[in-house]
Amino acid sequence: MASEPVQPVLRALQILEALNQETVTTLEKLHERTALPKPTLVRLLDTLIDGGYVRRISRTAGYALAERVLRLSNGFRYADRVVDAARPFMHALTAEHKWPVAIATFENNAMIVRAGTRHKSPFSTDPNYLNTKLPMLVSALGRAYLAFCPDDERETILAMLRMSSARVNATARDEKAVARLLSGIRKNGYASTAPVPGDPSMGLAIPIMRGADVAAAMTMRYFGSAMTEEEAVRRYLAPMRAAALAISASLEGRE
Amino acid sequence: MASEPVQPVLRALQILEALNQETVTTLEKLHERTALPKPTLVRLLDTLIDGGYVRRISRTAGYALAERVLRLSNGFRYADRVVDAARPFMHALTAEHKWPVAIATFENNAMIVRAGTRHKSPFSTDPNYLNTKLPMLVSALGRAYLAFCPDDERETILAMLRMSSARVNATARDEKAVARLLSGIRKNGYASTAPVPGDPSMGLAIPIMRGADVAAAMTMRYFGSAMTEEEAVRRYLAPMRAAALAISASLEGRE
DNA sequence: TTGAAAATTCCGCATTACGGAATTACGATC
DNA sequence: GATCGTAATTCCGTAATGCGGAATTTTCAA
Repeated sequence: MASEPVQPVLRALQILEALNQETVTTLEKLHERTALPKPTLVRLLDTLIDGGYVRRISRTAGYALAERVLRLSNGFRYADRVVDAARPFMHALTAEHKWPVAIATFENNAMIVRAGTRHKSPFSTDPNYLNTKLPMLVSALGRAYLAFCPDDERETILAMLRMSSARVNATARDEKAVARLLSGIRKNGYASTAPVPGDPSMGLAIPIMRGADVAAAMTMRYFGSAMTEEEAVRRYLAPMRAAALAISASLEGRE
Repeated sequence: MASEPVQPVLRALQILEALNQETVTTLEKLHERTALPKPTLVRLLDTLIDGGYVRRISRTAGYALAERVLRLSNGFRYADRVVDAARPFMHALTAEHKWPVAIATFENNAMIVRAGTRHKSPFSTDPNYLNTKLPMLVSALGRAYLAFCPDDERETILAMLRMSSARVNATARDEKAVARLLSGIRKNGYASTAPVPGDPSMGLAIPIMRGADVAAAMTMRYFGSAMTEEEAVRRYLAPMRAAALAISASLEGRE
């Protein structure tokens, strides 16, 4: 934020929020709620009406929202809320344990990395994965998602992966191996990255649940050369689980 | 709209709409979608970030919506959509049949008149009822709602009305009479206003359904002195029903 | 009718939004 | 790891426009 924010924009949004409080709002009430001068309110309301976001009911009754306001947030999906809610907990994990943490959501038969604490960690384990796709069966995040999602969802996803021509999804065709992998993950309660020769970076991933669904998966990245998987699990699994639970809880509170 | 709309406000809202198209959007893409100059985009995006509506993912990945956008429309309820959808149909009805038409939604044990074509009708049958409460058992709108809503909802509402001390709800305590009234309405497919001696204005009301629920009720107002109820029904019931069906359909299309 | 209260419009001033040009940051390629 | 090309961001002089107190209009109650 180099320069000052554009005042009329924030004021107009403030007015929209105020209008969301009730079905129809008088100018007087908006004046109370926003502390903006009435001429200013009228000017901005006229603008919002011009844009189709607000409707003037009558001089005395006041103003109300119009259908177009739905366009301002209908693209904001549940997955986004999980990511938002997870942020502070991820920072706390990295602050305490140093290793970077990341969160990914399922989209289009792959995991998309939605946020991470890479820049807050002293260890730069990875390139910037933000917004990149990770394969379901190779990445810790994908494995955690698959292992803990409902059975029918898993069947659907695996069927899609089997038809996929991408090399990273080839393992899907070995159904026995996949079943073994996933049931092992469920038993342990966490998933690990498929090791790549020459690359010491590893992930320890768990699901963030929403009822029976997996809302997202969260991973902690560490160097396999710095500690064994067992060591990582012993140190970090419990705090990660606590964070995942807290994230789920904070979401339920807001729904 | 006396003067010009406030430009930066509409531009910022345009940006928010563009951001709703996908999870994360690059500056370049926003530039294409909105045709705004990039410096302007950055300035407005910074403002939106300052307000908490947008988050900057990274220099290269771009920008994404933040949770706060939900506040811009979470007060816009389904009832508002029905009213918005109904508007053109109500105007068409009044244009063809001249009498004013109004729509009301159920709120707080009463019907609230949400919109009407009073000003477009040559007959001014009523004062401006906009945004006023109408009693459930006396008004045609209230009766239409009660008669066609699901049984358990009706039981709840009637129980509340029975406990009400308002005189207009007193009839609720005569359960037999209420049952007779409502089943008559269901049989006929429309509700009428309870006649008031000396007041010739009448309403002919039908429900606008949403599945098994009543989303709203719509009434046509006419002078009882100009025609009998039978005459009004014969002339207007069919077109009103057609409008109500069209409104329901146009809503389903948008959901 | 009259009067009071609330909504809206007016309008001159000062601020601020504007966007082309310059700069910086990034990541790809050798 | 140096260089280059591209895309994002900041700068900054200018013009436009948002601002809000005062004046006006509308509405409703008595």
